[in-house]
Amino acid sequence: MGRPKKEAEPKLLTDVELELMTVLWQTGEATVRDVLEQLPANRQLAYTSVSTVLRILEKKKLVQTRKDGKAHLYAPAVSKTDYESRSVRDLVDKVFDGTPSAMVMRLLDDEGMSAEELREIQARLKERLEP
Amino acid sequence: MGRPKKEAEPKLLTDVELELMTVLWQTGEATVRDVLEQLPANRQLAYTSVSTVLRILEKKKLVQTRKDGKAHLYAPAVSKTDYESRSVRDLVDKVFDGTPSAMVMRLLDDEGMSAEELREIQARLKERLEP
DNA sequence: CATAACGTACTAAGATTTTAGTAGGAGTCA
DNA sequence: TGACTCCTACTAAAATCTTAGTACGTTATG
Repeated sequence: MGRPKKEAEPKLLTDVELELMTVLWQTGEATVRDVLEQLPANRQLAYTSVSTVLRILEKKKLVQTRKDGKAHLYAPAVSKTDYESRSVRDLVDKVFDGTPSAMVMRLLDDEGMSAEELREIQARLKERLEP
Repeated sequence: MGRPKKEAEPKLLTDVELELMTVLWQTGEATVRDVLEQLPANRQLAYTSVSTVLRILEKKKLVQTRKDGKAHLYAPAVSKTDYESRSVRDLVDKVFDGTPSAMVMRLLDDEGMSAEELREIQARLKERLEP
């Protein structure tokens, strides 16, 4: 029999896939044309390319599809939050030796955040430490 | 004449490149064989594959080489810290809309850190807020 | 109804990444 | 010196990713 099939390790999105998913996360549900139009202005991609990638995402179960007249409507099948978690964990594993706090330290040391952002983080930290 | 050549935008490492760089960051300087041997036990890769990838890294100026008898010694030409910064920034841009604190929030909410790690972060935050 | 407009499915070319084989040079040792 | 070992450089196959063209069906329009 062999062991049960392993939930097909959900890989990270490729670059184009992520670009299109980003649009879908903002929009919720969109046609090929919608997605194409909402891509950043500098990003040009053929209609059929968008269509192809959306079909790839569908095959990978990352988007859901339903028919709307002659066109298809695509919607995310995984939440942005889930994907955030997975992509961060992946980077932590690959670059920060599996230690999330090392990554936070790097972000803090890199001075990319405003005092306001820092205080926001501080507040959340407090919540986590004194529940 | 055209504009001056653009410092060749330092791309992120590919997966294998990162694996080998990780060894070099730990080791400092190593031969092909050293790198091969220090790869995780489950990771098997041919000697020539390691050699090839190291040569690729050299061409990309990510490692420095010097001759040691008949073999080459490879050493990182970019610091781990630099690469940490670049890879984090890349993910922040692609997934967190360019907002580093959003990424930190995700890490905090994902409960992957011990109280100790959290307090470490808290301390560093305090430093950043009250310099 | 004819035809133009729009949409999907299929196909594939090109680019990049990963992997490793082969050839040949240089050092080693019986 | 001749066989053996170990190394690098070159080459390329295989896999994955990106992009878009072509064919064909369906809906809209004169």
